[in-house]
Amino acid sequence: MVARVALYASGIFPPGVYDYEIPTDFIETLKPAMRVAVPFGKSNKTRQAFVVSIHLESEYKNGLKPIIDILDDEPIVPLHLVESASFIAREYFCSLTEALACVVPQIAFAPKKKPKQEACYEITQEALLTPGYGLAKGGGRQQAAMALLAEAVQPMPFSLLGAESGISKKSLESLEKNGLVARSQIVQKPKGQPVKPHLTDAQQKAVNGFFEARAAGCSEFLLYGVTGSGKTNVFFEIFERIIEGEGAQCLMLVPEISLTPQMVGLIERRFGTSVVAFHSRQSASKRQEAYDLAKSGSPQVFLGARSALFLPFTNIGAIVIDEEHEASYKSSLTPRYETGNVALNICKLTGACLIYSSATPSIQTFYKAKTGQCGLLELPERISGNLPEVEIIDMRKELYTGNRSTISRALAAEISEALDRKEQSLLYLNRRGHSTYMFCRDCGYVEECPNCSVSLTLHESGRPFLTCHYCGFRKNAMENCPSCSSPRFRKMGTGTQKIEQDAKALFPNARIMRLDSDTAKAAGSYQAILDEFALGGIDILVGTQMVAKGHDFSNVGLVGIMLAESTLSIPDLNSPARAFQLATQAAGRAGRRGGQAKVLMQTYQPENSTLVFASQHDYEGFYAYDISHRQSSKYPPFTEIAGFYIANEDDEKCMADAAKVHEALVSASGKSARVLPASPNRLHKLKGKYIWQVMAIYHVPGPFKTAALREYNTLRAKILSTLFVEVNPSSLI
DNA sequence: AGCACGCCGACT
DNA sequence: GTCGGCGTGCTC
Repeated sequence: MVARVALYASGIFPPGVYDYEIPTDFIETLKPAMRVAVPFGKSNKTRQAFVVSIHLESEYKNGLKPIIDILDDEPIVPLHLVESASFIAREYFCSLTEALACVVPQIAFAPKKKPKQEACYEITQEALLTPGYGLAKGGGRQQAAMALLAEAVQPMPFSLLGAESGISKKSLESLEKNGLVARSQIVQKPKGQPVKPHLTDAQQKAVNGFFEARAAGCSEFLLYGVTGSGKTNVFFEIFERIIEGEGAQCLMLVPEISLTPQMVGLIERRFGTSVVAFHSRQSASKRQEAYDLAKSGSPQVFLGARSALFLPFTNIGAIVIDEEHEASYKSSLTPRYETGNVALNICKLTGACLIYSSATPSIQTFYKAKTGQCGLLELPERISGNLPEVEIIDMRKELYTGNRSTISRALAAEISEALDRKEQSLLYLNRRGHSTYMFCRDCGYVEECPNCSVSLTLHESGRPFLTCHYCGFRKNAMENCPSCSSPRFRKMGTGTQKIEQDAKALFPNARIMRLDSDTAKAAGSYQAILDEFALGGIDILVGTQMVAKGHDFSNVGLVGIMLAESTLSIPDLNSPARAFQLATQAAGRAGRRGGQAKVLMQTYQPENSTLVFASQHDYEGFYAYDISHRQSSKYPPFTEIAGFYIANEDDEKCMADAAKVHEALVSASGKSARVLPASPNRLHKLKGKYIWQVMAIYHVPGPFKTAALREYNTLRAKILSTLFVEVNPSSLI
């Protein structure tokens, strides 16, 4: 027997996996995910290693060394995580050790410190139901202790119990022997009163639909409900039934950590318990706590960003991916895994259920639901009132008729009415800064970033400066053209600062604030501005996607979507879906609690199909329109695309390496994929590095991925340029 | 990651 | 003549 191991040294997995012979007396006990000691290198120095898998034979023919020792009694992480690592390596083009580094956390290797928590006690069910708690003779102290435990909402530590009742450790142990009290390892946080909202018929139907389909063997669902339809309450109900009915763990994933605090609040109120939050920017002790609770199998809700997927759950029952369409569910570091796909794999391995939740599902996920690959749970209506009416404003006409402001006359009139009604307005634009570029009307010069192939954005809060939104480069803004000194050096393109300026000019008495990553930079100011808006201290809030997502404002009577086509200007397969999602999310902020709210969508492309569908709240119409284009062009989800990216400071070398990558992929893939020639990335230069790309398109992933993976990993070691892969890339051009 | 091997400069 | 610089390249 042979064990395949990854070495583990100073907190990392060095590249490469190695086979070792398992001595016969270890064969019974050794399992994957255990640590072992192995001899390594010419010196045969003993090293720590992690067992990835166990095989009958090895392909390595130069003789295997034997494992010296097994370092664990049991696997240090659940096996599904090790399986997930090899899944990620296969699926997203990385080495097994890279995938392990992302899936198996450092904490797993930390020397096992005994949890210093003292034993807690709780009353057993039998004792609770027996008169006098089943105490033989009524020793006053035992009586008192039992009474305390019967009242307690959570297990009590001995120190507390002893102090309150005077019971001795000895008597308590004898009570334990008689089955009247039980030791409980899990210290539960104070339990408040759960606040269960009444479910609407549609919500109840979705919950029932879930459990019925699950009983019939379905394990993947899309919860599709318009903004404000109460999707959260549906999966909270599902969580509760899984936790209480089956004693299993539930995981809820949110797209951004900035959304966790408010979700923590929601969950704690709903369940009356504290929720375990987990994300990468959390303190080590909090992470350890979440890690231990996941491993202990404690049935409760876990909340986190995508990395929470790799908590060592031993008892997972359901995973929810909230706002499933969000781009942040795709990792931006190698391996660039897709959270949904990895979660699905974990569910298949553990028997848990996966629920995607969105008002505007990704095309891929909705396609799955439409074709019956996953169950569809629908919430077609808002809980309170109707969806807001959306009016498209043709900004070309504004220009013709002489209005050069970023705010159309119709929008200005609506804002003014909203102000009169003491209602709030939200103006949404997906671009920060004042102007997107500076342009010389005499010589055509545009200020560009020296490190990236983009124009510099003008910022006008305080002293005007030009900055690059990709690399952070910054320089002072000039009055005249730096190239020809012409004074006709103009600010072009619109950002949030300009909208704020125009709004202030039109409504000098209104309280106007801006919320984008510039104003949110100061610690706490993000939440402070949102709180201020929620409390009514702001009349008009100008903001980026930051304000369009997930927030619940009750007094918003008007939403203005500025330059609704801005996302569409990037000619990419995914642009329409992004534009639709943003417009829908922004419109969804209007009038979430009764009252007839209005949405004005300003655009220079009023006939654009995506915007028209968005204005009609017609997701399915948009889906049909988009999917037909994908089908005829043979794009995902009808195919899969792998983008290979080559980056180098030297464009010549970059191009040469890209050609090598192309050649290698063509010969490796044979007929299993169509490999397009190397081409410069849409952002040819980024942070001082040139980027070239090679796209591979295939119908059946298996053969191409197997062939390309090996080629890719050898190429990556050979080539000087850095190389990375993105499966189903967010940008295709 | 670690450790060897390897081919060029300043010391006992 | 040797000690040692850290550049490639393996390690089951």
